[in-house]
Amino acid sequence: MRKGAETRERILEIAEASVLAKGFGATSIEEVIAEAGITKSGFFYHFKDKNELARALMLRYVEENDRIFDEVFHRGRQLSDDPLQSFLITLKLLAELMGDLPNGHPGCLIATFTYQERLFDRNVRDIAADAVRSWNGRFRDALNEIATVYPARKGMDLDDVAIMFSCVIDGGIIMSRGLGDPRVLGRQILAFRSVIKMLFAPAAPDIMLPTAPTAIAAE
Amino acid sequence: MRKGAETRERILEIAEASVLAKGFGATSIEEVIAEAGITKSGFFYHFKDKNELARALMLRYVEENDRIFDEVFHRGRQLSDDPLQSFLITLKLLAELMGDLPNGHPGCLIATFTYQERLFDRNVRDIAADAVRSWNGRFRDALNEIATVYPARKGMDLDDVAIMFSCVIDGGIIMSRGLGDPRVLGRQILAFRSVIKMLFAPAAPDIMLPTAPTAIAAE
DNA sequence: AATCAACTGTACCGGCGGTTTGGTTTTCAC
DNA sequence: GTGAAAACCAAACCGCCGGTACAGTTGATT
Repeated sequence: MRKGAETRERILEIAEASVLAKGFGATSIEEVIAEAGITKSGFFYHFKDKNELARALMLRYVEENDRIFDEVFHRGRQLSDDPLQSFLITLKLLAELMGDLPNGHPGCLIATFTYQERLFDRNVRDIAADAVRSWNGRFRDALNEIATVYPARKGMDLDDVAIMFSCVIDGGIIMSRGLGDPRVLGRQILAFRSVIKMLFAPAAPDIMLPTAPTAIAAE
Repeated sequence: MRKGAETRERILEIAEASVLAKGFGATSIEEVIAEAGITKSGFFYHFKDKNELARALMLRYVEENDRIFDEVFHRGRQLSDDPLQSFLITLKLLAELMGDLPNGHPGCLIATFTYQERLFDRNVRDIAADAVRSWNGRFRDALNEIATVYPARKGMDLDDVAIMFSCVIDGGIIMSRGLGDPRVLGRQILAFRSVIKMLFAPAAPDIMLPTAPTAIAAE
């Protein structure tokens, strides 16, 4: 009962690493069980087929990411009452979290799955899509909150800015991997942070007053 | 001789579509040849093994993208002498090119490959990395050129901004796919375009004088 | 003592995956 | 139109892979 969950978790961990390194199609159950030190029967005791493994991987990933975002947004709000400031703090925390990993970010399961969509049933795809929508909604809410205090620059749709953050993260992971430089992701998140600063503090980008929403000043 | 190149091209086209839909590992040669209407032997006449197919796909993709960037940057320079203006035009062209595809952007091969790196030898990975570096260099050059005329905002490294564009494209493709909305990519490129506008025209984002590099003005 | 979760072990299957060998047709230069 | 090279076909190979079936074992729980 408890040992079962432990084994299941080990399988998922190994499978996730394999999926992020070779893709789902090239991830063989036989390899996974070899590394996990169990038999094939053991695997099929936990997952009735490979598709259920995919589903479990997706759910696990979404849950874990939700947790991280919960935490990091919460910390941001803890450290400042000003919505802009707290979002900037959140972004910095995320940059540290994702950029300082020893071997770089392990990879985004959503990204892999969207590039192998034909391998999964609609269920899995829906989980992914809902998760992305939820995260984008989170960012958009943060931006809207900021916009009630600071006038946003014209010309940029806040919905697009929210999605752009997801793009920068997923793109940053790809760039980090492709270029073989783990620092890229952290730098990209910080660059996006600068964009947010620009967006909401056009006249005085470096001076920020957490309490007073005075934004228009001479440069 | 000529027919050979034709068949080869057909194989590559089919294989690319499959790779972008299922991943390289899950792309079977049998499927490809079935769709191409040739036999297995025919396939192996053109590619000595699956890895060479990967290499050929990568080379083809890089070449094609180089061509597109050449064209679109050239057009941008044609339509304005001002480096900022021409880059903004280039971005708009790209947004149209990539955002108006009937079924959305087919996908970025580089992205798929970086998420299946364990399947390819160093050769293929190097081709991808070099291509990415080259494209990033292109963007950075454009930004540097702009910066000689317009003072860039402080706080953002132009190298990071250049890479961010790649991130936005790759991330935008993933978001478009994941959310099932082809328009996202185009919107993201336009959003990035707005970022560029903000970055180089802090005081008067909407009024741009192509000839005169006067940037500091009242808001 | 009985029950249940959590496995192991073995044996099997059909299918596909990439690959090879050896032969056949098509194309084109001359 | 012929000969050589290019472009392909046919068939077979072997190993792996996902999946099934089922009987048996272990350890904790009740």
